[in-house]
Amino acid sequence: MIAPTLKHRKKKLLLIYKKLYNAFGPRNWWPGDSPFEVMVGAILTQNTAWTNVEKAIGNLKRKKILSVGKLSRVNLKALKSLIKPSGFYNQKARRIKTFLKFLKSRGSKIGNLKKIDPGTLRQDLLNINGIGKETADSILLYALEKPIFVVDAYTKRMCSRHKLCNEKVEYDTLQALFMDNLPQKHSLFNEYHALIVELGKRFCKTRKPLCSECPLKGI
DNA sequence: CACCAGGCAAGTA
DNA sequence: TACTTGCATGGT
Repeated sequence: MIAPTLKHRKKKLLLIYKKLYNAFGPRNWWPGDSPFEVMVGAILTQNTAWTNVEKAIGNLKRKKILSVGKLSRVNLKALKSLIKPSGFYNQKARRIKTFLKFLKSRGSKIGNLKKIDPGTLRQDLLNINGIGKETADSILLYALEKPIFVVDAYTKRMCSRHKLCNEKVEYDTLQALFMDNLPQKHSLFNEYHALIVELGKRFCKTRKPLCSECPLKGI
């Protein structure tokens, strides 16, 4: 049975947040020295563990080319080689190049993106080949600080295990569950998603389910 | 060795 | 709409 009433859903979502925050504390996610670094990281982390993304970002930083202008001038082959540790490097290198063209078409300034209505910008991002819903929303929330909730595999797993949705729930449906039942604050959405990731890494893996140490045990 | 990891797009029916 | 497949390295 899915959490039945509106009141029940709101309470449960807040309770989960409090439990996770008490267990893990503030996450300070997303790590990165600039919004642009966050955007690149959002593409690199597609279907990939963060530890592998860190190596790829580290390569770009070491070469001092983590900027729109510098990355645009790196040829595709060199870019592939630098981001290799993050996996899927052929398609990710192309996706980064495509994304760079989009940024340049908007003046290459993060401030320009912040001025666009979030709904319009989300659609613009989704129209870019290689940017899907999770990546678009990660950019909106973590790079541009828009109050958009990011859904990922861990979010689905946690919500279906705690009967907030079924296991085959669609992205938009699960996103609406959070956005319709929580205060519209980017800082809250940021912290909540980051806490879910922490929960997922520790307790929500497919191989190590339902650990007795899980802070959500029994709710 | 087998399987999993914070997706996405293109193709099929 | 609902499902399948390719993409690729690194960790357990």
